[in-house]
Amino acid sequence: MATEPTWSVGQLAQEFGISTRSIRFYEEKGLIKPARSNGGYRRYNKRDRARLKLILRGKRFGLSLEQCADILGLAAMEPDEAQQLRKALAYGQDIQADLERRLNDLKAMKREMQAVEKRMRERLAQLEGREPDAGKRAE
Amino acid sequence: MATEPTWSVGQLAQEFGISTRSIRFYEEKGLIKPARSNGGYRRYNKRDRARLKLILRGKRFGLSLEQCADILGLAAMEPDEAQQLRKALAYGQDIQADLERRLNDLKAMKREMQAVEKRMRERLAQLEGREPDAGKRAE
DNA sequence: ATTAACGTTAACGTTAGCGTTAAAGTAGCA
DNA sequence: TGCTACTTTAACGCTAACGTTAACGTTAAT
Repeated sequence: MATEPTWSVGQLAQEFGISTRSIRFYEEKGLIKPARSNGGYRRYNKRDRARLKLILRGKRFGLSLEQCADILGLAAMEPDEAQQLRKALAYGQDIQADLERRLNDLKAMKREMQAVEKRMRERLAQLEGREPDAGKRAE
Repeated sequence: MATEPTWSVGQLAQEFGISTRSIRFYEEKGLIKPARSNGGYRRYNKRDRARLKLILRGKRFGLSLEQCADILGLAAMEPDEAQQLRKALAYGQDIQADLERRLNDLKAMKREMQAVEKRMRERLAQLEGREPDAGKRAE
């Protein structure tokens, strides 16, 4: 007879390392809608928890809450019509294309950082290997 | 005798699809410092242009301007001391670790989106393949 | 020399994403 | 039953990253 497990704001906040204010803010913006206890306390179930997780992951790589909301909308949708489904699919592909672009940016960024690192390492080796007044190259 | 090519704010703004206000804002925050014409107009050279590019790429995947500034600082630094170099290296590695985390988040996100897409496609196939009153599953 | 297109600074306005505080109610344990 | 920790709504505050407007100077082409 085990009832579904639920959590309070505070518990989720602690678990995910964010403030209760943030979680309530996501609700203000329509991203989560937890049930309420008799006294009016928010009670989050597994699905609510999963949504929160998705939001946080989205935010971690720069999605706005609005974009997160869109994705949540897709994930939660109860499709009654093929039309709607097709629209959602198209939108989902836009998002995936965006993800692809971001992934490429990320990779480019990594390459640049590695190049910078290499230059720094070389220069450091020079300094430590003693080349007192050596390198004064114009770039 | 070809002088270095330079650009105006407007030209760069158009090229990169952003507002001139944004570019000037980056300057306010110390991210770029273009030369000036006699009349006081900003003239951007190749290096300025490259910096702007890096900023935009950084922003595209969620870096703050401050973080972009840090990276630009690393890239542009003229290291006089091994100490400084080592600090910069350590910082650069922090950034790379962060990039790594973001990359993983991104991949997870892609997987989820693909799962959503798959579910939608299946449902769509059902609808189009005619199963009039078939599926009414509680989740 | 005029003029349209572009640029300048300065200042205020706006949106997202929370932080913070206040004033009050609730949960649950001794 | 009382205590303490947690929760509620409401409202104000704050920073980043620009948008917008005003009032005015510069360029470049005709």
